[in-house]
Amino acid sequence: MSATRRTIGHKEPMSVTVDLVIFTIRDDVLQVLLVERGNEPFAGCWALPGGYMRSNETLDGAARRELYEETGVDVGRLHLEQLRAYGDPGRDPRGRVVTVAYLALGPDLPAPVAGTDARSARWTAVASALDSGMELAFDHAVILADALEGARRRLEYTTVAAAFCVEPFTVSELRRVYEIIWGFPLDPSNFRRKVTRTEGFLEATGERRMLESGRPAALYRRGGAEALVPPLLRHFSDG
Amino acid sequence: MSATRRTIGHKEPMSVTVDLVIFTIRDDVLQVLLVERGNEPFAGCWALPGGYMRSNETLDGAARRELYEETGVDVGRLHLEQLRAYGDPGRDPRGRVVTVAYLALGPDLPAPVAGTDARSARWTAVASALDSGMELAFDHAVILADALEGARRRLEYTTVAAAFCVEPFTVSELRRVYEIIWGFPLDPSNFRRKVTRTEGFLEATGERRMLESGRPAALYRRGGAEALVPPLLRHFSDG
DNA sequence: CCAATAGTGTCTTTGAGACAGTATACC
DNA sequence: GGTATACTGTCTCAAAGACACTATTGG
Repeated sequence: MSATRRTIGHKEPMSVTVDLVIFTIRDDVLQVLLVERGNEPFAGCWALPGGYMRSNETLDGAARRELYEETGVDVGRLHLEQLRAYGDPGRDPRGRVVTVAYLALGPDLPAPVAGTDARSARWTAVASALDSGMELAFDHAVILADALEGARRRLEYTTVAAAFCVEPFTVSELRRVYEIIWGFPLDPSNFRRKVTRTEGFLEATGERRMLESGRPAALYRRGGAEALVPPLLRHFSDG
Repeated sequence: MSATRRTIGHKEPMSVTVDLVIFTIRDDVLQVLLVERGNEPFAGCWALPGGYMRSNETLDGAARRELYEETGVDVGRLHLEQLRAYGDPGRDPRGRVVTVAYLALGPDLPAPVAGTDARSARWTAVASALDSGMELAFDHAVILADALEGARRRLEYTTVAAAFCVEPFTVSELRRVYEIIWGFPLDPSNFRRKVTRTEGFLEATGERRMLESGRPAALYRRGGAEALVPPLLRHFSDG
């Protein structure tokens, strides 16, 4: 055997894109930002926002840029996190495209800006995007399903649910986030005990908010903690 | 504003590679497979095994192929899972290379095969690879550190620790996996209760194994469960 | 008998589920 | 007062930590 150099196959021509799954809660429903494709392939189909990576940016940077272009929201206000890469041959009919999917979470985001970009974009209920006959372009239905399960898991093991709330927020608002994303009700009392006694989840502002009716609720900001230990598990057994 | 097509930046020339973090336990130490680079850049440095993706394979397929080339072990016997993508500009001096890192876990793997490939490869204690002045090529030190933390977390929330054991195995052997990877001892009694009472973690074979001394231990195979709920948390506080 | 490893039992503490009851607002 | 929402307290149960104790091998 000859002392060849590292077996590297070949540098196949490949493109790298970044796709965003941007979740927000609007009208008490989990929504995702979708854009309508104007060109082939999948012209007229809805797709996740995304685009080709540029030569001088990081993956996170490309995701941040795309996010800003789509929502006009500075990423400082949003939670942005890499999900995973997808690269099946045939996922894009134009050729080999590997995409890195990102999960972005934000509080009640504005209607998508049509300014920088003339293609139409709109918020869509995640349930509609997945369940109904709404065919998403490429493998975006798989990515969206993975992102939904990822978000649900993150609510269990991290404090990221607070990213869906406009600060300052109440414990009830935070509980609504869990209920909407998990799809079942939580016990208000036990939920309050969990989030208020977990060090670093919430930071009391001392203020209160009065609604039309009912006792005023204490207001909180996000605390410093990222992890939620022990986790707040969904119990799959009962309801 | 003109009705331009989707803003796609440009299809920048980019390469996609797959890098493997192959963990096994040898000599009661967590070890990772490293290869010595024969060419620039980083000639002479140690690096994670990996290579360019080919045009007709999936990401998982590329990882599986690399794994087989490096260890000669069929992937059926190993746990293989995507970790995440790394794509900072400058991570590879030759140009833009996005890599998708995979985590592979296996029981006491054989010495690396030098057959298919003349470069030298060897098992290295993870602690040495990270702590000491052993400089890894590219950003592989970061990838390795992420993989180690990922493996530690997976022991908490999944049943994947059993992937490090040769079937059939004993509860003590499984406990050793946790102790080696987490780096602190576990209570044998409580550990046994946890893993034997968790549905689907272990499957009793009915056999027993006799060592030189001591009572024979019951033997188990991996059960069907993937998730470990409730998790088996490391307690960071005490020891 | 002893040494060594495997395995059981049990007391205590922590934390979650269930849910009754109290507090503070507006009408 | 009544309704609505916020919050507290408490009982119970599940599961983990600590650790004593028994079981089965070989020498």
